[in-house]
Amino acid sequence: MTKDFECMQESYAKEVLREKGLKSTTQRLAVVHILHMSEKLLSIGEIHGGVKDMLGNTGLATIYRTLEMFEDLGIVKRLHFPDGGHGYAFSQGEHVHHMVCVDCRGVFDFSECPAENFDYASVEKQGFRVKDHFIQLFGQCGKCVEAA
Amino acid sequence: MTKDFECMQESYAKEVLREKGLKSTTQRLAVVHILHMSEKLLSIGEIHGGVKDMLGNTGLATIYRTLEMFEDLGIVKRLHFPDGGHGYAFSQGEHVHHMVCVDCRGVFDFSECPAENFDYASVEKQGFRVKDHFIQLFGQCGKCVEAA
DNA sequence: TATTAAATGAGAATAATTTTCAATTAATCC
DNA sequence: GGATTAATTGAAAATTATTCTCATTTAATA
Ligand SMILES: [Mn+2]
Ligand SMILES: [Mn+2]
Ligand SMILES: [Zn+2]
Ligand SMILES: [Zn+2]
Repeated sequence: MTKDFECMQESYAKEVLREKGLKSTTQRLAVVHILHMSEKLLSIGEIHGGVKDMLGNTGLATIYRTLEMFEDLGIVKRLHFPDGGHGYAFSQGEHVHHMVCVDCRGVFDFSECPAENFDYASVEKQGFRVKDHFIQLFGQCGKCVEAA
Repeated sequence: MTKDFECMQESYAKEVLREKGLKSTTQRLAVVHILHMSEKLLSIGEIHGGVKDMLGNTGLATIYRTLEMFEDLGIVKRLHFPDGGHGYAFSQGEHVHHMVCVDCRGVFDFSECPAENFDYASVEKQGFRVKDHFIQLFGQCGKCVEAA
């Protein structure tokens, strides 16, 4: 019994995993599925819950291991909430940024980089070399604006 | 015995606290002191250690309480490391951003906003309202560039 | 289908954070 | 300076989050 359908995100993940000699386990693919289906950022617990719904019992450690690995592979992005918590979003490797709704944790990504034409040189004092940046926008999504 | 000297950060903190009807306790002022003396981001544990060096035994819960409160008051900023950890930096309420050295956790702040002239409208689809942004630059500080 | 290195699950072990409550203290008023 | 009082602290317990270990399972490969 082979699956006759496979979403883009799933095949992308499998490809990345194969390239690195890593296995495409059911658990890992379930994490991809849960994440790419979600409109909002998911916590570790929510992802674990989702995977358990799909597969039955699944070790929480596996979820931790998978998410850390996916983050290294650029498959997921870990975002930060003002309250200190974290949420995960699927992210296909490209350089994208995220808008996060602080009310419902909804997330939308966009590829335009807000720091696009910022002159890093102006800020690289004392020899500091900027290698990367992390940008996250906060606000309210359409629904939560109305509801407010 | 009154202190005959008080740094700007300390008086700033005391002012903010008074305005909100909060007490300027020795512990809170020690946290301000530790933070503004530091060239690098400090973890909760490091802050706790520093405060203990200054005051003798101090409850860890107080450090947590203080940092959370300071963050709400805009007195400190909590930054995120790629490895998942967090570091705190003193921050005087103004809108600043931080460059973080991933090697030594050194931090430099700058006021120019990388997203200065970004057109948020272009990204405010489906009624999303951007209220705030979080930007953090990663790289290596001068010393760590040389050492590498 | 057999082989095998990689991955998982269960639970123990750590680490991080929050809660509770009696004791202490900073601010205020005399 | 001393009394008053609400805010704050410390200590320990309670939660919650994360990592580790190791015996068992499984995906990939031939
Ligand atoms: Mn974080
Ligand atoms: Mn800015
Ligand atoms: Zn929302
Ligand atoms: Zn450095």
